[in-house]
Amino acid sequence: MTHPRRRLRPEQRRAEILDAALEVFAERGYRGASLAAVADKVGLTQQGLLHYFPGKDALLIEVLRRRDEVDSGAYTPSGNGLEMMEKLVTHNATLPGLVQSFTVLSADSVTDNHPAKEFFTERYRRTRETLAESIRREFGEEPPGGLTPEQAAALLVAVMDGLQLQWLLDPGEVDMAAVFHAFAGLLRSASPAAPPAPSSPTDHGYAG
Amino acid sequence: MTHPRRRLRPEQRRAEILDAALEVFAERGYRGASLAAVADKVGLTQQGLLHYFPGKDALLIEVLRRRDEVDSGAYTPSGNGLEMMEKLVTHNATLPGLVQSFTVLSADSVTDNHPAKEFFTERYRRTRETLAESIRREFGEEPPGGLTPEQAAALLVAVMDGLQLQWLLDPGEVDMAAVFHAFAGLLRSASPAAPPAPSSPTDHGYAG
DNA sequence: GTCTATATTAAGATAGAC
DNA sequence: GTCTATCTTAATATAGAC
Repeated sequence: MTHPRRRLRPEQRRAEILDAALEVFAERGYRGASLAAVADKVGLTQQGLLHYFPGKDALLIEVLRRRDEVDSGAYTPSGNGLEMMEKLVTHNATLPGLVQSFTVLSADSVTDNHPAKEFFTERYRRTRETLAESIRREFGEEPPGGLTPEQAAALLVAVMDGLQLQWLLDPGEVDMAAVFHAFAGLLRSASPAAPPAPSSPTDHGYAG
Repeated sequence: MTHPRRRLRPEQRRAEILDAALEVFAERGYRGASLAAVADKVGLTQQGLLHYFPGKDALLIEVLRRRDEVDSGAYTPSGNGLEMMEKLVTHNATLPGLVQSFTVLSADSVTDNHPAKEFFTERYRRTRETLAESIRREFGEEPPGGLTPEQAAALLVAVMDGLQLQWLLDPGEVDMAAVFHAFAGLLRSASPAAPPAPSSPTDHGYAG
């Protein structure tokens, strides 16, 4: 046995590492995570891992980018903006690990010199824009309750994020899907007269 | 000069340290913060600081507890639950540092073995309970939009938290006070007929 | 009450063997 | 491609001097 190690194509290895890294970052946050812990999970040493990624920062950014790509390919609910969000929240309620990673890392990212600060700023900006577009198609320039489409978008994302945090801390007390659904109902009922515009479902790629 | 150091009553010292610690925790998260950095801010060494607190965990918990006490004494907006929340959000929009500390640390607290996990779980539970009580007084058993009082409470807290995150990342793009105000308007407009019950303002002590 | 000194542990990163 | 070995830095914590 000249080559006792596990035979893996480089791309498989990288994917493995990225999955393991997401777990560790979710469990301990960016600063609390160690490369050695990630390496352990895939049966490598820290130095073996560093063959695939130049450093911790780059690993984090790649984890986040890849996750968005994969998720938006694997799960894109159909319907208008509000319906999509509702389905997404219900979907996320079955994936506490994934929810935790984005909840932890997005808040982490507001700290000083955090490597994912730009990533999350841009991601939220894009999400709001796409969602506002969708709201415009659905409700026109005046969505329910005197909100602008941009405000409604920020609000929807805020509700989703805020509920995730409470749900992670206390899953028995907070039913995030139920509350989000009720909130969606509130939005609809406040709507003057929603003209179901011909919608082309947009992938906003929002999974966290 | 037999005693060259700064003369401070122990309670002042402790207060100083707690303030400095909150800053450092907000800037770097719990795991990224170092006792030495906190000590530096008040002109002590790490070991000098440890004379006042047994360790990092205890320091964090004390920081959070004290902050809630001080804030609820210093700022308690009047009015019903919804009005109080609106005023609180407007108030918080002038205190990015404080908002950052609670945003960062609350999300941090969902990670494995985090010393503040219980603190935040209990804090959110209390906040929801108090807020639900206030909503009951204001709207009776059926608040706007088919929500239960408990759901409405979770929703309000979620909106506040979620907007804080987006605002911290992108203060130029997200006007959290404006969006929260619009959201409050949405809730009110969805209300069947809000009977202004005789309210005794309740301090829910929610500052983050 | 605060310091110096130090023990211990662990992190990220680099160099080079195989 | 992955390892061993090592450098460097930094963390919490303890012991004990002043």
